[in-house]
Amino acid sequence: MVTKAATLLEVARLAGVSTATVNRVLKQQGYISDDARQKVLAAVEATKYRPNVVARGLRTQHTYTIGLMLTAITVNPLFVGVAHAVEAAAIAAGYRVVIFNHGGSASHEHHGIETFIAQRVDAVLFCTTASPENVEILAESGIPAIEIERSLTETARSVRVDNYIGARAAVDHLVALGHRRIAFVGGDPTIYPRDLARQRSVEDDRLAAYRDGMAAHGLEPIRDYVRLGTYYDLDADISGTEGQQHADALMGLPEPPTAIFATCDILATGVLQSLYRMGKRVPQDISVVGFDDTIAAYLAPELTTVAQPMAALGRHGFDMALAAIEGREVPDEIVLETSLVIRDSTGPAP
Amino acid sequence: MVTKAATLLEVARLAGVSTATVNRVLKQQGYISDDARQKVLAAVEATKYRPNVVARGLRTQHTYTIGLMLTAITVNPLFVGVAHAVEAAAIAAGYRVVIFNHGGSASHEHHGIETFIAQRVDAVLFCTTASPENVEILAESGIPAIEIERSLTETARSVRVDNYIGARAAVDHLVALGHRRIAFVGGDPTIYPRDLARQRSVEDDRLAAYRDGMAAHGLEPIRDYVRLGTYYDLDADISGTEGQQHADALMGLPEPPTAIFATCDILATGVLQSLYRMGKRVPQDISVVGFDDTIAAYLAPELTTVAQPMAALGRHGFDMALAAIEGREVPDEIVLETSLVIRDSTGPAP
DNA sequence: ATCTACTGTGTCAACGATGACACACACGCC
DNA sequence: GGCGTGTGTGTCATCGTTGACACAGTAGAT
Repeated sequence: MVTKAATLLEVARLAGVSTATVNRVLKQQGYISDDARQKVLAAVEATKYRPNVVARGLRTQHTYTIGLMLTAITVNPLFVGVAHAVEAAAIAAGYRVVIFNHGGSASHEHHGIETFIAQRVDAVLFCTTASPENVEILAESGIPAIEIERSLTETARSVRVDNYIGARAAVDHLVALGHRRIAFVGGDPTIYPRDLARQRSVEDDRLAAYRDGMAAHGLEPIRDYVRLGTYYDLDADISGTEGQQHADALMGLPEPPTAIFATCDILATGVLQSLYRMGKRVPQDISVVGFDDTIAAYLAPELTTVAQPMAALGRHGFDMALAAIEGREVPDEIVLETSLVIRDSTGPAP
Repeated sequence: MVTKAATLLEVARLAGVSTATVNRVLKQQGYISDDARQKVLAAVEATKYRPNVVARGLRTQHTYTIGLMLTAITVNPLFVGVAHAVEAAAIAAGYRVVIFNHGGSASHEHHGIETFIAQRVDAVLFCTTASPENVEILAESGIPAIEIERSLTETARSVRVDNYIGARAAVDHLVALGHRRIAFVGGDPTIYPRDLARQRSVEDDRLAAYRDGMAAHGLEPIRDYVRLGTYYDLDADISGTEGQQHADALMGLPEPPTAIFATCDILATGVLQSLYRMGKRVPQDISVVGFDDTIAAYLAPELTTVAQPMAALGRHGFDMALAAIEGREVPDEIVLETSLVIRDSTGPAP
């Protein structure tokens, strides 16, 4: 049997009271007689009343909805982990999450922002933005915005990870295993945007950590060992090919590396595929380290990687949004720590 | 500068017309003089007017929002692909998507359904439901529901894949390569719910296809070669272990198989890991086939697998929802085809 | 001059929940 | 009796958009 949803007024009539009384019972505030409470609760039960949050949102100017702007949830499981954590935190706090994938297009992202504003979401989380200007649009509308994983704008708060320390741990781990010919496969700092406050990008930090790490152990940087590009192709369905190409090139060098640090698990999958094809054993012949800890545990061999705290990124992101919504104090930036997860893809240098 | 969002009334005042006229201009319906149109458009521009879809939703009883109920987006990239496709189709049609992960808990799912109803979503898509009863609740509220990948209820329409044909293609492929000792690693039909109309589960279909395929080629079914369990552990963070255990057991048999068909790519990752650890070469020593085509292309070796049409599942799911919303004719069920993607993990029997 | 038909615009009552405000009654105390 | 305080309840404007309805003015037909 299909029933049209009951309204407060219908519940009130059935209970023989006013809408205000019903409201008071449901909100558990103000004075209500036991008698009235019973009647109201019975009527709520009988009518299967469910509050209309659309009407409530109009009246209270508060939708209990947050927008989650993603690059493309299919492109990196990191986004999946963050989205899941955001959703869990939001639900726990009585909020709903609307997702939007911009696919790397600023204009598509702009459209998403417009729909978020039209919807009157209470806040927007970015992971990650296609264009900082789109984030600023929210500021003009008075909607709090939080950037996860980046902090590219003046106005939005952010929660991110210390990429320098994370990458450094990977390099130190390889050096400790006796590796001296360590290659770096990562994102090109010139094609990714910089954190506004520090004027450094995620890629700057990771690359600097690699260079500093090598230098700290008295290792000469070898130009050919540094391979920069993109992590994955936003337009392609599947994109482990980037890592394959880098690994093919590295192994073709007169003196190939004994270890490869790929700054993204997706890149590392390509590296592992290339090595597998060449018949190289990991870690006996060559060690591989990834970054993110997304699919690392699914690979053969299980990949040693720098784990991003995806759950914490999502949760803190939502918590910051909630604090901003409620007008509480919000830090400009939260910086979390990564952790090196040592699995089976790293071993002593041959 | 933070501006409170302008309302229709403010736009109307600025343009010197009534709200009805502004509405007509924006909706492009009815008669409007050029003069009025210009003034309205100028005022819209000046005030940066953005319609309040909350108010619109209250008035029209139509929120242009659909709920997407997921088992857990982190647990299988299949859900990610479907979610992405649903979102893309929804955005293209002017709809928004609210996600909810129930994590396998019926009570959690119930809570999600209640929030969807309270939100007055126009339709709900399930991929996949924790409890068919929760789907029925929507029917009582008059909200269309569509099941993706399953069809467990009387009331909801569904879009799914022909698992029998899909699995059969995998078996036939292995047989054609000369394999006779083919193992099956999959979900246990006794622990997964059955499609209501056909009284068969996804697992029934896949297992039947394996058995029929073996029989069709005159191959004796070997009891020890059939390993049934779960695909992954909903409570665990990472769950390739199920596949590892099955492969360990299979390879420990007096006469181990020369090919393993795992009915989920996640299971197959565990199989590949187990084989890698044992020093078995794939496909030289043993062939492996997966199902889903989620992370298959990221593995080493790249996995031959039965591809689920994730994009089509999501799109058809949304299209069915939209048709139901708009009161158009909707088929009870759409059955899509899988396709065998042959990569590097299958080769001639040794 | 009257009647249609078309063009253009404004008014206003919904949609459902909220909460400020007003009111009424009971009790205790001076 | 008058006053203050604590309970308990109802009324109603408001949030912003929509669209049915009413009402003019104009042009062409009879």
